[in-house]
Order: sequence, then C-alpha cells, then structure tokens
Amino acid sequence: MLSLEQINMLVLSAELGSFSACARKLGKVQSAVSHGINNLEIDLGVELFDRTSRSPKLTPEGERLLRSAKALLAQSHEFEKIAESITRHEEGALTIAVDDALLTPYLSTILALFAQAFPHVEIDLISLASPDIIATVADGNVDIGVMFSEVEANKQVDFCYVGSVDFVAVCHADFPLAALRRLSESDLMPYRQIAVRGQQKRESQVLISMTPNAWWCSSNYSVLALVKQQIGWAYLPLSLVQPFVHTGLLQKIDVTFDHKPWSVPVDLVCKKGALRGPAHQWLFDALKNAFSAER
Amino acid sequence: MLSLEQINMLVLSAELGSFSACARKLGKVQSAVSHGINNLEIDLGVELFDRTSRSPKLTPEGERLLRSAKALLAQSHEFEKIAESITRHEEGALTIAVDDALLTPYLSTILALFAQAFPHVEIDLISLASPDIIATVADGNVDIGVMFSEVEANKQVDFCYVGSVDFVAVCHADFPLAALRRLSESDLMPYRQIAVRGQQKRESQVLISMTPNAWWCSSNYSVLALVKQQIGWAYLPLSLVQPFVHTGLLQKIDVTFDHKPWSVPVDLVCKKGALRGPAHQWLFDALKNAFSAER
DNA sequence: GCTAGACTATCAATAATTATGATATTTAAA
DNA sequence: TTTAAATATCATAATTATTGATAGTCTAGC
Repeated sequence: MLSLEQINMLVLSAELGSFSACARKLGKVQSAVSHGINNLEIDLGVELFDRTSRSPKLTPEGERLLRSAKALLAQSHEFEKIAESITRHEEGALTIAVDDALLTPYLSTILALFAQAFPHVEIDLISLASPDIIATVADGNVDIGVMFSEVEANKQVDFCYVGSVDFVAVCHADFPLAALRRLSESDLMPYRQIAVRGQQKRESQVLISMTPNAWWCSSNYSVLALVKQQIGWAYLPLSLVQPFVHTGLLQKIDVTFDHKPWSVPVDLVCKKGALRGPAHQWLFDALKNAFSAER
Repeated sequence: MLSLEQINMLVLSAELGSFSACARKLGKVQSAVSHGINNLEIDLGVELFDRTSRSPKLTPEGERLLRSAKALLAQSHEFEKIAESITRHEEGALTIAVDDALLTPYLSTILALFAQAFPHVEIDLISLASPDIIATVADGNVDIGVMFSEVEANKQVDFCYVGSVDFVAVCHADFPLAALRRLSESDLMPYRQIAVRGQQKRESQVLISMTPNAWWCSSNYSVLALVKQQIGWAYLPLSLVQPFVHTGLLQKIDVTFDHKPWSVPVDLVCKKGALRGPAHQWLFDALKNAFSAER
C-alpha cells in the first residue's frame, strides 16, 4: 500500500524541482527523498522523474500522476482537519429551524460566515412554521430555532429575544375588504382569514384568527399564495408583502383596533440544558447580533 | 503523516464490525489491526471505535471521519489505477479531430464505450473543417482525424477509408435556383456558392466551387446558416439538410451533371509512423467499424 | 576550459516502525 | 456454565525508513 509520505515527496519535489530542496522542507536528509521517490517509482512501475539534468524534471507520466497525487494529499489534509475539528469538540452537524418568513438574506450571510469559521460542521437548515419549531427543538431534533414568539413558554426550551418583525393585515386589491376603511375586528369576521398553523395543528397565539372560517397553511409563503388568489385575508410580515403592495396586487387592510401586536417578537430558541459546542455558540451569537442589528 | 494502511483498517473494520475479520481480510494477525487502529486513534486524538461490546462499533466521531476516510481510499485507488494505466502504456490523452458534419450520434456512442474501456485516458475532441484536419494530424497535434477525403494524399498521413456520406446541392426554397429544373454546371455559375474552407484557406478538392463569387466557412453548420439566409447555395451532407428539406425551408437543387461525386468518401487519418498505444488502437478500430456499420 | 558549489545515487549501518505470536480478559450465545 | 470468538497487551522478530558518508555529475561563473 502506497505511503502518503512518498506522495508528499513526489509533489514537493515536483514543485521545487529538487530532491534536496524537498528534503530541506521536510526536515529530512537528501538521501531519504532520493530513496523515497525511488521506492515509489518501483512500487508504481513508473519512472516519475527525469534525472539526466541537474534538477530532476517530471516525466510526462509523472506529470499525469501529479494531479492525482495532489488531490490525494488534499484529501488527506481534509481528513486530518476533520479530526482536529473533532478534538476541538466542534459539532459534526447543526440543525437549525427557521420560520420561513424569517429566511432573510441576513441569515444566508451568517451561514456563509459560519461556513468559513467552521468548514467541517455541516448545517441542516429546515424551514418550519413557528408553532412547529418549539416542538422539534424540545425533541432535540433541532439545535437552534428562529421563530415568532409564542406566549406559552415551553419549559424544555430556552428563549432569547432578538428583535421583532412588523406584521400587517393584507388582502388582494380586488378583495372586498380592500375597499373598506377604518375597519374593526368584527368587520373582518365575515371574511376568511388565512393563517399559519404547524403540522401539529397548533396555531400561533399572537396572530390567532378571530374569524370562524379560517384556512390554515404550514408556511407564510403558502399563505401569501392563497391571499394572492383572493381566497382570504391574512396577517403577514411586512417585508414579505411589501413588494406586492407596491405593485398594487395586494393591499393593506385599514384596521383601527390595535390590541393585536403588529410587531411580533422574534426569538432564538434552544433546548434547555443542551450542551453547546463552539459551533453552536458561534452561530447562536451571530444570529442574535444579526437580528438585533437588522432593525 | 498518516498511513493509508491504517485508514484502510479503519474502513474495513467499520464495514465488517470486527478487527479480527479485518485482519483476516488483510492477511494479517488480529493484533496488527488492533495496534493499527489504536495508533490511528492516538495520532488523530479521536476515539474511533467503542469497544465496550464484543464487536467494535464506530463512535459518532468515527462515523464522521469514516466518510472522509473512504474518499481518501478511493482517491488512492484512483492514483494507483492511473499508474497501472501508464504501465500498460495507455496514452494519457488522445486528441481527435472530426469534421463537424461527421459529428454523428454514432461518435458519441463510441466515445461512451471508450470512456468505459479506458477510464484514465482523456479525450480532446475538436471540430475542424476537413481541409484543416490533415494538417493538424501531420503536425502531430491530433492523433486521429475523421474527415472527408482529399484527393491529394498527404505523404505524412495514413488514410483508411471507412465509408461515404451523400452530399446534395441545396438552397433556400425562395432562392432563385429553387424554381429551376435540370440545371447544368454553368447554370449555377451566376449564383453564390457557400463552401467549406479551412483556416489555412485550402478548399476541399472534392467539393470545389466552380462559381467565381464564393463565400467560405470553416464549418458545415455555418454554411447551413448562410444558405438558410439565402446568401447562396451549397453542397452539404444529406443528413445535415434533410430535416430542413422536409419542412420546406430548404430545397435540393435539380442538377443534371454528375461528374461531381455525390457520395463523398470518409477517411480515418493518422500520422504516418506514429506509435499507437492501446487506446489509440481501440478507438481507431471502433471508429472504423462504426462507420462501416452505419451505411 | 576550469573550478566551486550544489545536485543525485548508492551503500552500509542504525534507528524506528510495524508485524507477529502468545496470553489474559471479555463477551455473546449455546 | 461453558464455549467459541473477540480484543488488549506485551515482548520479540521482521521489516522499513533514516542517516551519514561517498562518488559521480551537472551548471554557473570566472
């Protein structure tokens, strides 16, 4: 079985054009490299270097093998890096769940930075409705959740307030509600509300529907799609509907009551007592700072 | 520097779930594997196997490293395969030049088979006008050429007849020539011919133009494009123009003389005296048989 | 054309690593 | 409980790699 030490000698000697220089760089004696290359040539049955001149030059065959040798070395360095990552107690993978309405460009920026800081930690990014996120975090299936706050504080989960997102009531421009002004809660009742509810059929308690005939989606984007089809009205993040309000496709509903929170708090959630490795810590802090900076 | 032998032990032991089984497979004694794994663990600073039970089971850390270890082994096998390919005197790369009108599906089929037979030989496939192919083959820049035969036999190049391709004179359906019947050579003279000529400005001698005002292209597809634009008429391979004749966009020209070859021979060309490795030989034979079978 | 410096191959001796065989201990199944 | 098979450990043997010295060769500079 071939030795990586010899492969390294091949690559270094080829780059430096000298066995002696290679030996110096490896902290060995010249004859060690000479022997190493020679043995490699014997093992492979291929003459790698042309020694007729003073400085050994790769043969065409050696050239052909060099590319593969470099890839092999790179792979072995990768392997060692992963081992180092493990000894630093970095997690092998982090699973984060984000409410789809919070999948902002900020998040991708942070993930890009994370990839640089922890190149050997994988990320599972799953998109869930806020009501589902607490459950998956509590179950331990998700390490960090980014979600709209629930009033009922789950005892198994730690919350960390990081900011808030403005919600507005919107409907299609041709929807009956669009024409009306200064509406009260009871005015909305006759019309179907589209709201978010998780797969466990638990609706959010901050944006709870008061209409008797509601439809439910598991993502804000689905809600948006139904609103565009004039199936009903909905509370949606301002940033999500802004572009369509601008083009006139959707319209904000002019509601006068304000006992509903228009600014919905966003929390970072983690399983209570979960041991946090460096990657977890880093990502948690980065998310916290990013959302604070965003407003 | 880590040893591939130990990496192999890691992978085999993980797959077999047993150090002893791994040792048997490697033709070593059990203690060798035990030591090998142990040393690897010490080098990496990572506990790879959980030995509490009878059969060692990978730890989560070991699991994480296993994937990378397998990739590393695969890479090293690849390296050795290339070395074997070299000792079999297989060429590192073959350059083949094909007249663009001969780039048929048959060719891709052959190349797919070639890739299976010689996975470590690279292919440079370049598309040239037939008049240019002889020159590049003679220069040694191209190993095998597939082209329409030239009358003048180049002394530096070996020819091998493999079949023929039918050419027809065509023009756009609205081109003046389209309406005429039973034309003679002199009838074509007033109209511009579009013909193929290599970058060295040498036209093919089998499809030489007799019109005084010709335009030249370096590929049959370019010729076709100009004919479609009613810029002139041209001799083109029947298979190339057939679809457009069928839709009525182009029309065959009804010429009565037949001293021009309508069926143009196709030759495989190689540099005379060039040493042919196994890959060259294989590809040459495959091309020869394919073109013979095609008609 | 010659010399100094630097390069490589080779060799024998030595150091280091790796493999072996025997043994004790543990484990899972009969 | 017993048995068969697995693993860890250890001293020893075998193999492999490293070293230092030497001789031959090439190139640049004078």
